[in-house]
Amino acid sequence: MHRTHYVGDLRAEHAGQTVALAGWVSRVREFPDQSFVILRDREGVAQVTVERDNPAFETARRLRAESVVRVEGVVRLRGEGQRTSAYPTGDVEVIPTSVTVLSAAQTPPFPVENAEGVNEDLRLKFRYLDLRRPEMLANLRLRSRVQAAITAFLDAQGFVNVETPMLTRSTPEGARDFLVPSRLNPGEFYALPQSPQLFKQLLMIAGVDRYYQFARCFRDEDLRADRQPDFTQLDMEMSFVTQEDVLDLNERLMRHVFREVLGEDLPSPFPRLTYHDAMDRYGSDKPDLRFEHAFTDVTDLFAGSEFKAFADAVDAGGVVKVLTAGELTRKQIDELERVAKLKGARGLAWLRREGEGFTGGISRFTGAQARALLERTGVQEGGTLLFGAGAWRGAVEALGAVRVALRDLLNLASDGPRFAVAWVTDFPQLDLDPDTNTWTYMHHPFTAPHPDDAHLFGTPRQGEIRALAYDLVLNGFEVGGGSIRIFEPATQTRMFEAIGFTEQQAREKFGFFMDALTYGTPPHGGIAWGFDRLVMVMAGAASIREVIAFPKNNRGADLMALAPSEVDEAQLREVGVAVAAPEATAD
RNA sequence: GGUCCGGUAGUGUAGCGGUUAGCAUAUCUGCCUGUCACGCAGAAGGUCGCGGGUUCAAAUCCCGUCCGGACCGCCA
Repeated sequence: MHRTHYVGDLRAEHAGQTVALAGWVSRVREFPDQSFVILRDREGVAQVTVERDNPAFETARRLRAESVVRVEGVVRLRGEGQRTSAYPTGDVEVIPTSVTVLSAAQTPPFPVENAEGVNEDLRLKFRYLDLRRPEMLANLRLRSRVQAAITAFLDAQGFVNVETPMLTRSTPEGARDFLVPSRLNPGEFYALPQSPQLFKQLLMIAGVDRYYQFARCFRDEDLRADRQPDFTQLDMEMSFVTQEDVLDLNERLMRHVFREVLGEDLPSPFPRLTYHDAMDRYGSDKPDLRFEHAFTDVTDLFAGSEFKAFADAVDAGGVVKVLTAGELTRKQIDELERVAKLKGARGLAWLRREGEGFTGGISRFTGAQARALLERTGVQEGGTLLFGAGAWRGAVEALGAVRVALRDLLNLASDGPRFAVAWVTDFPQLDLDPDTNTWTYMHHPFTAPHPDDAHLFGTPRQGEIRALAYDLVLNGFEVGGGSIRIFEPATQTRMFEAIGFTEQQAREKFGFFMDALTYGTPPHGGIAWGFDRLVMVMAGAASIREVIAFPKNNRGADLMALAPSEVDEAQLREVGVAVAAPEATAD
C-alpha cells in the first residue's frame, strides 16, 4: 500500500501513529540541522521534519517542488511554540523513517500554488498543473457535489436517468451544428446534439414519465466567459405536468442543492417576473436581482416636451425610462454611454441633481419635468439620472446594459444577497427578426403557446402570443430554461406554419418526431439547466472555464491537447471529405 | 464579422524615443539551531510576440500580423 492517510487529514489525534503518506512536494525549507518538507495532496498540506541524524536527511534536502514522494514515518505533536494555525495540520509534524522520490518534477512553468494572475493560456496549456491548485480542485469537487445532490434528489423523486445519442441528427435550438462525417455513408453527416430536446420528448411519448440526464451539448457559436462549445446541461422532462408542477419541482431541487452543497437557504417560493416586467423594469430577461435599481417610467412626462429626442420617441409610440444612480464622474458616465451605444442606443442622456433642480447633460431641456423627475426617482443630491428612450425593446435593453455596467463599475451586487434567484415567465412565443422581418421561435419550436393566446396564431397579433416557457435566473445569469411542450400534432403544425416552415420542410426535418406525436403523446414539459454556469455562480467564479476540468479558450481551442487540429489526408479520404480552402498560404 | 484591452528573464510586473532593460519571485551556489510565503549573500537567466516603417537612435512612435482576454453581433 502506498499510503495510510491523506496528508491533509493528519491531526493531533494521530500523534504517535506510524503513517505512510504520498503526495507532491510543496516547498522545502532547509536549515543546517533539519529540513522541513511541506507535502501536499488533495486534502491539504502537512510538514515533514527531517533532522540531520535522520537517514533520509540527504534525500529530503534535495527534494524539488512538485516532485511526487512517498514518506513513511511517525506523527509527532509539535513542541510548544512550533505549532501554527496557518494550516489545519499545523499541530503535528511527521518524522520520517524513509523518503522516496516516486517521480521527480521539472521546475514548473508557473508557480503551482499561487497561479493568481498567471496568464490563462499558460494555465490552460499546463492544465494538469493548474488543477493541482487547491482552488481549482475545490471547484471540481463543488461541481461533483452539486451533481451528486441533483442525482440524489431526482432519483428520490422517481426520475429515470437515460442517455441519448451524441451522434445524431441536428435538432434545432437555433445554433450552428458541429458536424461529424459518416465513413459508412459517404457524403452524409451526423450532428452533435445542441441539446437532447427531441429525444427527451420521445422518452415522454415512450412512457418514461420522468427523465433526467447530465447531457453534453454542442453549439458551434462564438464563445464568451460563460459559454463553451461543449457544455453540460442538467436536462429533465416530466409527463402529465403543468408549468406550475415543473417550477415547483425545480424550486425544490434548487433549494436542495444550495442547502446540501453550500448551506445556503434560497427563498420559497422563488420570486417571479414576467418577461415583460423583467424587460420593462430591468432591461433584461435575466435581471441581476442582487440589487434593485429598477427603471422609472417617465414616458408621460416627455410627450411633446422641449427635448426633441424624447418627444419624438414618445410620438413614435416609444418609451422614456430612467435609471437612478448615485454620484457619477464624467468619466463613468462616458463609460456607461459607451455601453448604451454598444447596445444600439444613440447616446445616453443624463442629469445630475443639484438642489431642487438638475445640472449637466440634458438639463437645459428638462426644466418643466424637473419637479416630477425628483419626485418619481427620489434621486439623491449629487446623484445621476440616466435615460433610455426610443422603441420599447431597444430602449430598455440599452438601459439594461447600462444597469449591469453600473453594477460592475460601483460593485452594486456586493451589498445584496450572495444569491438572488428568480423565475422569468410568460416569454413571447414568437419573435420578429427585424433584419428579415420574419417570425421565429423565441425558445424553440416545440414550446406550447399559452392556451388563452393560441387563437392568435396566423393573425397579425401573433407576436402577442405568450409561451408556456420559463427561465431560471441566478445573479443575472440564465441558469435554466424550459417550457411546456406542444403535444398535439395540430398545434405543432400551426407553430411550424407561424415560423414559415412549410409542411414539407417540417416533415423533412422532423418527420419522425411529428409521426411520434400521432401515436399517443402525454402532455409534458421540462427544463434544462446550464450546469457549468450554475456551478460557476455557486463557486463565485468569473468564468465558466474555472469550473470545467479541461476547457477551451474563446477561440474554441484546447491549448493543452492542441485541438482542433489538421488531420491526415488519408483520414479525410476515408470519411469522404475534401477541405475546400486549405489554409491561406503565406505569400 | 466588429470594438476594446493586453503580449518585456520560468512566472508576475516597471520602463513608453538615448537605461548596462529595473523590481519581485522561481532556479542554482554558499551561509544560517525550529522554519512555516523562513532569512541573508551571491550567480545565472531577456531574439522586449513576429514582420515592416519613421528616426542619428525604437521595448518605447506608426502600420501590418500572430497570440491571449472582455464585450457587441451570434448563441438560451
